Amino acid sequence: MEYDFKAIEKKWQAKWAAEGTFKAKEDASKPKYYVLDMFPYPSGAGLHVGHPLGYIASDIFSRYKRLKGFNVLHPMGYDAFGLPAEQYAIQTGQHPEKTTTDNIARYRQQMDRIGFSYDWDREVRTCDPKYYHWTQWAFLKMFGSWYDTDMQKARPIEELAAIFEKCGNASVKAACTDGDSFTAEQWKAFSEKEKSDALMRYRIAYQGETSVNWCEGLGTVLANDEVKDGLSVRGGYPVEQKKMTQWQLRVSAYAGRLLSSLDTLEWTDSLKEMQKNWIGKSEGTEVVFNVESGEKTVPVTIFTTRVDTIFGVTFMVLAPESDLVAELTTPEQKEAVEEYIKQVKKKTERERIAETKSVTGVFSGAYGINPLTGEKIPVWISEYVLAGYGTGAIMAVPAHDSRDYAFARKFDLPIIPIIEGCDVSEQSFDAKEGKMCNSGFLNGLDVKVAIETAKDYVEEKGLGRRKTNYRLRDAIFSRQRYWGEPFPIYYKDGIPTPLPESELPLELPEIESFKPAANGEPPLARAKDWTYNGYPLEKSTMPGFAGSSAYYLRYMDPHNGEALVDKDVNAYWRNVDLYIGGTEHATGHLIYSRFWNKFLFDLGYVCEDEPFRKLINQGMIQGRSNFVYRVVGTNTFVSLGLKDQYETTEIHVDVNIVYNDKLDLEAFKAWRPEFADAEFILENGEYVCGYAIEKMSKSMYNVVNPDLICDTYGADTLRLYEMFLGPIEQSKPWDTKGIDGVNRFLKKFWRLFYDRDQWIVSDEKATAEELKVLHKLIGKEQSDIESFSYNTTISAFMIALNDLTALKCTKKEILEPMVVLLSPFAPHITEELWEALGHTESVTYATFPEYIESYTVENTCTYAVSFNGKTRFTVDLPKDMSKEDVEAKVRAMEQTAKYTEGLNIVKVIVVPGKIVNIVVK
RNA sequence: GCCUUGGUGGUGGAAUGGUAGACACGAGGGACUUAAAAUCCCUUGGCCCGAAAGGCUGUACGGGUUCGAGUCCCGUCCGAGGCACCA
Repeated sequence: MEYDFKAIEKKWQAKWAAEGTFKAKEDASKPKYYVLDMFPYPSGAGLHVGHPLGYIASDIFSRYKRLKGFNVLHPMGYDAFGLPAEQYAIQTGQHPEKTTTDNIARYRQQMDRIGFSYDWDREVRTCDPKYYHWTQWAFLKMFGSWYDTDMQKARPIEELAAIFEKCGNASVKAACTDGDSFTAEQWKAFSEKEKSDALMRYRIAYQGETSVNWCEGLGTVLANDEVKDGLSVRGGYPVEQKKMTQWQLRVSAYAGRLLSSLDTLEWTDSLKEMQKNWIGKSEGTEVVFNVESGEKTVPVTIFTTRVDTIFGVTFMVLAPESDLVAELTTPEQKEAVEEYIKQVKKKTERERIAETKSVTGVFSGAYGINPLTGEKIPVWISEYVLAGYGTGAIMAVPAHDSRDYAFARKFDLPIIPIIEGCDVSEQSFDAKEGKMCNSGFLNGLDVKVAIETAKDYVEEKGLGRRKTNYRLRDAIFSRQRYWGEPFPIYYKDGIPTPLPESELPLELPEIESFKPAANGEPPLARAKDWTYNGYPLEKSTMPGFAGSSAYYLRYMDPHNGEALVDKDVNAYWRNVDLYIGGTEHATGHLIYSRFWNKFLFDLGYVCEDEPFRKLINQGMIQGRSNFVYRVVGTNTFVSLGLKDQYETTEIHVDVNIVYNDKLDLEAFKAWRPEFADAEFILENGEYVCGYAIEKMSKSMYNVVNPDLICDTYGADTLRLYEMFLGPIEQSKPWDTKGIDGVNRFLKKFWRLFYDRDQWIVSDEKATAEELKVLHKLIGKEQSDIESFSYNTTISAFMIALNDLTALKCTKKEILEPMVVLLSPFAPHITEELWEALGHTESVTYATFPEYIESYTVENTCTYAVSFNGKTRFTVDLPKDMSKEDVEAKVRAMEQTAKYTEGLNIVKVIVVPGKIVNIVVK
């Protein structure tokens, strides 16, 4: 019987589905392990060979953990709301639900072929009302909460209202939007609308005016992480800054916690670093400058991390969008300022980025007074100061800040150095080093000391206070789209009012066209009777990250109609132990999810503070494109090695008709009608193609479909090959050459069991040498899998196979454990062999083989060399090293011992598996 | 500019500070076969000598630490990813 992967894979996939082999159930008698993939957005193109990389890795780990006795939760679902389906709908009229369902069916089909061990009963789709019920529910909870910065947690909004009732808002320490303070009496006298507005400033999900990324091309606002280089990530349309009233999530309230608890996570340093940068903590000082504009004096608060440089301040700058601009501009400067503001507004985000180096600005006419020196300094307006960060106003120290320096040079403002010996004739001196000068009481201090001294001074004199700022902004939460979760909010006499929880889910209404409505309103304005109790419902929908922020919780209890997740169920599964996905979500999904989880944690709905304990970023699979070279003006194609002798054009050729860079000539002729009569100039009888590493995309003809690999080599080969390609974290091109290697391995493995039709496994007792091969493999697999080094594990299998073949070993005692060891990687072939070995239950329920103690000892060599009880060297020797080799090794170290310590080795005591003790004199 | 990574044969890639290049691909040679496929065996970093054994050199570059460095430290060059007027 030959290895017939087609029949085997079909048989076992059907069996797994029929028997529910991978169903997960809460089971207190077993430790749990939760392995999660980032669920895919089901796009129309289907899966290519790059998508399953992470899924295969996580599947191997899940299967491995099951063998190790864990109760594994390994679910899959779909991030099904999103722009592409809606844009497709606008173009074709096809309902996004239809497109999405079709795409999901296709994805499922493709995934099923690869033999994943998902518990499909737990599948979630973010666009399913039963699912988005809980997305809407979470939003209501956020709407109904505020963030107490003293307690550092979210609290119900009713408690805040009670505080207002008693003592107004002056003493409340909360994360909130700026606004007026009011007393208890004023609060009581507020109208309904005024009360609503006041509370809105504190809610965690709130409505507020803010500068947003408006994308005209998509007709919607976008979050910061949905914009890159001034263009929308989806679609690549230009994005501009615009002030609009939008729903927002007060993510910034959690900035401190999001930053500090990063330390508790097993994530890569680079990913943590990205999140740190995105959160952008900076500790500085707010200082109040009185600004004189004509007759009036206005206090202006600025933020700086370098108060120590306050004696070097020569001007101040306001952001163009700052409210202070209108207030401070003098009548003489009014025209110039307005013209400047107009210019700034006209620019798109992209243009602003492109012009980063050009310096613009205008004088406001006002003068600020340096609170330490009493000196009068001009107040300018420039776009290099951002309204959204700090206070939107800065003190400028051109001698020690490069941006201020450029500005001062352009507008000819004074530059006063305040650090001894620094040269500011060409550029500013930004480093925090040196001794202070020209700085009154700070003179002579080291810069680092001066920073603290100045902070203390400012606080003591009541000129300002220490302040920590974060770059992390609140997330814009509404989108002017159709294909998303509707907000469970209606407007009662203009007051945003939450829908009762009993009304959830608020289902997306049917509409005839998905285009924005006539007056620029979102598509939901087209819905008939989009009201609640006669009041209008909110017309925007939630963004893509809404549905993906808590999906890992829903998998725990996907059919619960009463709660997002049952408390006991949550207490069992807790959080995700291993999360595998791409790095592109570093500043989006992974921040929002952590925020969302922390919020639910505060309210006691979940038991863990962090959602994803360990995270692995799988690399991208890049395309490997092939080229043919057409001789200009002919239909003749010249092979790579000879192309320099001709004038040629390079043409992408479908990689599926190229094998090991050799072109299949007949397939090429059949590929395109215009190539039907192509002629070739060959080298050594073959046509060699050129290649390049590019993104995998249709237009480069370098897309490899996993189905095709499953057809020709089988799913087990695909799985092994994707893992054999290299470390999971690394990006690498897909290159089908080499796949034969792992395919050969499987065929050879099969032949350990079958010689043609003959079952050749014997019950003979294994020899020590044979056991050694097995135990070497067990050790290697155990340590490598835990560190996700799958490529070396597979190598270890190949070595073991070669060894066993050389030993002509076909003994059950060896082969049976090997089947178990291989099963996470190649589940289908191993199931078949497991059955042939006489087992009736799936190999999934097998137990990971253990070392036999005697072999463990004999094969483990972790040596340290110690002199007089003090460890001097550690030497690790291969586990399979023979005793003679070990002794030779130790003899070599004798030289070392003599040289470094002047000692002579008297006796070497080698205790396998223990520390080597060397007796010296 | 800042942060994070990485640089090893023809290729993908192995090497807790301890025999660099495991394993695989490709390539070359051979066996089986009328032939091909499949399968199996041998060689395969470079250079030198040789019948064999062997020797020298070699992990981007330049220094350093160490008995010993692909690995640790400093500097330089190049690649990848992220952030970018964040005061």
